[in-house]
Amino acid sequence: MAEVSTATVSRVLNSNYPVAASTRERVLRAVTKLGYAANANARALAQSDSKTIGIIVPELVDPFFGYMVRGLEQAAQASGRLAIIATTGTRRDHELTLIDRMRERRVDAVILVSGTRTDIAYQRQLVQRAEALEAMGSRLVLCAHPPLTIPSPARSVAYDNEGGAFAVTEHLISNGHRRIAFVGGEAERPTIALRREGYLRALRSRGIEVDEALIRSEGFGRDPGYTTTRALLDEDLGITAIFAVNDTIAAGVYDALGDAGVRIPSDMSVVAYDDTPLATSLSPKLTTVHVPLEQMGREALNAAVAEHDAFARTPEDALTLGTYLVHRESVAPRKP
Amino acid sequence: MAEVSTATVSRVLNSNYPVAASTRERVLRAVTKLGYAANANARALAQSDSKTIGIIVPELVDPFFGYMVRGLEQAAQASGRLAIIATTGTRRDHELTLIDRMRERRVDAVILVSGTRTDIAYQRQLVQRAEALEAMGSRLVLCAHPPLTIPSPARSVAYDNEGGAFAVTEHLISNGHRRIAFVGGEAERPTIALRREGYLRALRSRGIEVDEALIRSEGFGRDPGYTTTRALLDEDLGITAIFAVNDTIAAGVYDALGDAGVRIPSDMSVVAYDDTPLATSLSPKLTTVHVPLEQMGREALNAAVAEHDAFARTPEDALTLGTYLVHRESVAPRKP
DNA sequence: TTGAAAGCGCTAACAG
DNA sequence: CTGTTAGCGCTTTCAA
Repeated sequence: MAEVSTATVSRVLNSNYPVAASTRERVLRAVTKLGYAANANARALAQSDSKTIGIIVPELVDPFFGYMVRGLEQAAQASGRLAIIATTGTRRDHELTLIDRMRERRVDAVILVSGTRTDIAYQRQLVQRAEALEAMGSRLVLCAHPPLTIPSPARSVAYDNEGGAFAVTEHLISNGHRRIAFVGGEAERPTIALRREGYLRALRSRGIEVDEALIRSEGFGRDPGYTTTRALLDEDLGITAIFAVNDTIAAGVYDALGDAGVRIPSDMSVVAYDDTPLATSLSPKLTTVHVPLEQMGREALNAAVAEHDAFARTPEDALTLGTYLVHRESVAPRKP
Repeated sequence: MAEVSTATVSRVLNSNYPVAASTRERVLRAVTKLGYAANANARALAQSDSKTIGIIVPELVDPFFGYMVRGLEQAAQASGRLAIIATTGTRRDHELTLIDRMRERRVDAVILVSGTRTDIAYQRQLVQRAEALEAMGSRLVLCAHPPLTIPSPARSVAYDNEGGAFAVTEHLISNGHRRIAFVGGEAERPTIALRREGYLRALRSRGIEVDEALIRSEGFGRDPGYTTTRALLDEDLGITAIFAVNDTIAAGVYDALGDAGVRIPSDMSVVAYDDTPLATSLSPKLTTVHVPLEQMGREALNAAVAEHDAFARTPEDALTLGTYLVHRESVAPRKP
């Protein structure tokens, strides 16, 4: 229609080569008139570059993952890429299959958000995928994912789980608290394990005896937070503060405390982790550890597409983002 | 490596043609040994079928959209497709560009979730995209989207905004309430407009005079809900119930009522819309209109990929899902 | 049951 | 500055 060769059309569409203004005009006119849209599959085939990244995430309806994916997706768009997003839901080991399906698509990188399995056999599977991706010029990026303990070409972007837990526990101790309960979910999850580490380190660094009776792990979610707190209260352990391992559990803690007539923060201080919107919607507002979720997403995308080797390191020195404590209304000094 | 032609490999991988068991074995063995992953771009090019759907959504970190996308994405995976998900964020008219980018990718369908612009010029743009997609065997599906007022090949999956608003208002009236405030956001948004319609119809059907002073639209979100409620209270309008146009606004209403010492539901009944998790996390638990978000997502995917013409209708008779009222704790009979 | 070969729609040398 | 042509890696007749 523009009376030029397909090569010329390609050149004006990609504007990567000189084309006479008049020709360009004609082509562009034809393009709009025809509603022509270049076939991205053919393009990807010809230049082996799909301008697509793959994101694998456990769940979307959860602000923790939601914010990360938001950072990821926005950064992807900003880099001229579109994101294929797949959730694993409950079938967490569906991850491997999804990585393979994305590799078929020749994505520029696949970003695996917050995996949960850590056993060696699984890690090996992951490393194999990372190598396969690497072999075709793509890449595996682990985002908020437990670090791999075996060498692999995967890049990794994480945040300081242990440090935040240390800081928030320390804050409680500074406020005179000694009997601090740790209400965690599924102890085997690496995230939880690290947060417990931080909690323990803070206690020890202040010479406070660790009482295993105060450390619970009944599972994630609001309900477990509720029942655990009820149990804690019933057992009359003399606790004056509670460290909930995330904001959602803290909501359950709040519920239980409310039902039992225990006031926050005067009778009981409560702290948590993640700083999701829930933290400010609770009353009193929750003192919690802020995790730079969106930023982490952006960094992960950067790690995914950055050419330079700033990320090509061993798993141990993965990029780790700092966390910080957000002081709100749920902590008070221990009553004398 | 398996000493067969590429044609044979294709046949075993797609198992769409008889292949000798022994040959199949050999091929499969080679595939795993090599970590071979068929190039989906080449496949899409050859059979013009990408096994991909495109989803365009304003936002991911919002349970309203989150649940819809979850339904959509899960259904996509179940149908053997992967989802390209793109958010528009604040640049809502970025939608058109995104549709084009997805058309380039030859997605099986693009699903546009909850658009906000309704002007005719924009609708025409949309229809043009719908036709372009149609022309290449793809399809545009509108999900929870304002209906198009001009003919187009776009399919549409919606829910009963007006009916739910009618039901919830009616519920308030049955409880003796007459002075019912409507706390809405951005009046021009089609969703809000429909909910207001339902509210008005319920009032009229019971012969209750509509007082414009009770109808507010200060914007979305918790803060607008708060300030609007404060204003309503200050003006001493004699209201005994508040219809918040969604759960988030209701949370702001709760905050304001709490601060003013007004008890829910004894002093003031509160109802809302959407039935997001927020509804049960508020205290007292919120009576609200349930919207089948996930189901709507699944239906939209079905509309996107279903061959049969069950959806090929005029915009007016788009598939519309019912909503229903969830009775919880925020409504009480008006005090005598 | 298998192989050869012609595309699918693009991009990237290479000529002109 | 523009056209010709050879792939990119698959699927799909058509033969054998």
